[in-house]
Order: sequence, then structure tokens, then C-alpha cells
Amino acid sequence: MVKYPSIWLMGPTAAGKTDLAVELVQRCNCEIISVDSALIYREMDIGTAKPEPEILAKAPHRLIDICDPAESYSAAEFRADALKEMADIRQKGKVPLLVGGTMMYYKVLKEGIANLPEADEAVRQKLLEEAEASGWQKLHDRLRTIDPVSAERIHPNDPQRLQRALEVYELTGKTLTDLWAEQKRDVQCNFPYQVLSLAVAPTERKVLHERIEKRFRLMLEQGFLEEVKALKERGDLHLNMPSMRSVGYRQVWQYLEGEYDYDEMVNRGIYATRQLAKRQITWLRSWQDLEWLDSLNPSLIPETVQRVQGFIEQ
RNA sequence: GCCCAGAUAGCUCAGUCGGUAGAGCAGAGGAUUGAAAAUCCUCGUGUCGGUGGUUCGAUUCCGCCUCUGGGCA
Repeated sequence: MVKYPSIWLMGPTAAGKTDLAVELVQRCNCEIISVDSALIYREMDIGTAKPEPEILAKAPHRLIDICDPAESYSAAEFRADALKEMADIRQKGKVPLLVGGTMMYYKVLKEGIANLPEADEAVRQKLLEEAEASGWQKLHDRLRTIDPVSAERIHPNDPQRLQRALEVYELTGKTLTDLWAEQKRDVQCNFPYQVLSLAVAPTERKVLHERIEKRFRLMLEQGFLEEVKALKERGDLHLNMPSMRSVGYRQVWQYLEGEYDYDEMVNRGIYATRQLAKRQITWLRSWQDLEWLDSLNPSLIPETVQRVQGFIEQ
């Protein structure tokens, strides 16, 4: 099978992915696809560190501003959307440059995803009510009887996965374990791209922490509070929606609700961002064939341009 | 100047009726299949402010000192 080239620029939040991508897209024959579960939302610009309109004008990003904050999106939808965008870019004779920090999206894009039912609000609500009435442990016990393999893997304290496993069974009558086995059997995951996996990050964690703090404070100066206030005033958004659970948005929302004072909100926002970065790095540590780039390397841009051009030409 | 209350993990604090101590937060490591910026798991040695005394043994009791709150002058 012919494999087309694609560049994946990964890395933790605040590492400088966007800046590097903007340089690459201007010097190499590629187009950007955003791989970011928060940039998909309209009306969420400051807190997501969405590139400015002027930047987007010279370096267009696909898959940003594709959802309303009241909507939810998923890794499976991302896979379909990204494959479409990649094919489109390829047909223009260019190379897809995927940029972002949502590691699960990358994983699902490359490895495929089982044919599972999509989220069902009614079923989720029912399971949630059951859990509130008799506890998640009860639901975990039930999962153990219908799908012991999944029950072994999913911790009783992990409501999200527990709810999902039971939801899938409720909707299909099949267990997650069986459906995953079907996915393996099908092996229809013919991902037609060769990937250059790059990850940007400062070598030292301390440096990343400083950048995160500085950026969060800058967001507040740029009017992050007002942005969240406006979202809150729409009246149709809630803290249990994926959009409003995003790092920073959740903490500002809770501050606006009076749950804690301003300084506490700033601290919590910074902590949440650092913790996000840590989880992203955990994904990257086990990523196959990853090439690390140092955010602080003074010749980061020319070296990366050269690496990317070399990859595209081969 | 006097009186009272504190001083224990990076932060906020609990505790030891005398046998060298533990929570939350932070931090670190890990997991990750339609919410993934989500959700979850694991990880706690620190001159218990300093210094003398009592004691087999003091972070714990007593004295003095230093610092921080609060009160009285």
C-alpha cells in the first residue's frame, strides 16, 4: 500500500507548538489540521490559547471552531474528520501537518477505534441516577457479572469509564470486551499515512511550569474572565459539559460562582494546566518513533524545517 | 513593656495522655477505545522554631530565647 507523508507535531500545552507550526506551514508544502479537543469550540478563544485571527489568516487551521460550546465531540468524530481533511490536503498536493496536544485523538487516528455506539444521554442519565441512589460500587459489581474483563480493567472509582462500559452493553447487548475483539478481527484500520512524530517541549519541567503560569496570567490580562462570563450568561451551558470542563474555564466558572476567591482561582487554573501537561507528557513517553524537540533550542525552527522537508522529499 | 495563642512535609493544618509523626492541596510516576484540556490509579524522612533542663528516652513536660498573630498598656 502506498503511504502518504504526514507530519505530527505534538507536545504538552504551552510548549510552543503553534508558533513552530506557523513557521513550518509557511516554509514547507503543508497545511495545518488542529488536534485539540478545546480549540474545536467557538467562543472559546482566550482560555484555549487559540491563535489570533491574523495568525490564522496566514496559517489556516482545520478543525478549529467546528462546535458550539453546548455540543460535545469525540475521538471517533475527530478520526473521521481528520481523515477527510488529510485526504483533502493530499489532493491539493500538500502534506497534512497535524498540530495539537490531544493525544487520544492521535492514537485513535492512527490505530482506529472499535465500532461502538455513540454517547446516549438518556442511558447515561439513567446510570448516573442509579449510581447516585446506590453507589458506583454497585454498578461496578454489575459490570463484573456481565463483562469481568472490563471490570478488572476499570477501577470502581472511575465513573466515566464505568458508565461508558455499561452504556455500551445497554445499547448493543454486547460487552466492550467483545466489541474490541471484533475490532481486532476486522483489522480494517488501513491508515494510509506515514507519520513523522515530533514532540516539542522544554527539556526541564520547571521551564514548562514557568511558561504555563506566565501564559495563564496573560490570559487573565487579555480578558479571560469576560470570556467565561459571557459563556456563563448564555444560560444554556453547565459545568458538566465537556467544553466548560476545560482547563481554566472550569476554575474561572467556579470563581464566578463564588466557590473561591480570585487568587485561589489563579492558582487552581495554573495547577490544572500543569497537570494537563504532565498527562500529555505521559502519553508521549511511550509514543513509538518519537523525535523530541527542545522548545528552548535557538535553532529550533531551521532545524525542524530541515527535518520536515527531508521527510517530505524522501 | 505585659498577657494570651501559635511555630510540625513546598503550602494549610491534624497529632503524639513522653517511645522520632499524618491528612488535604501542591509535586512526581502511571493508565487512557464516542467527555480525553475528561476520568482514574500509585507515591509522604520532615534538624516536629532555637537552646538548656527533667527522663532510660523529649517533637510531646518545664525554663529561657527568637519569630508571627491577637489583646492590654
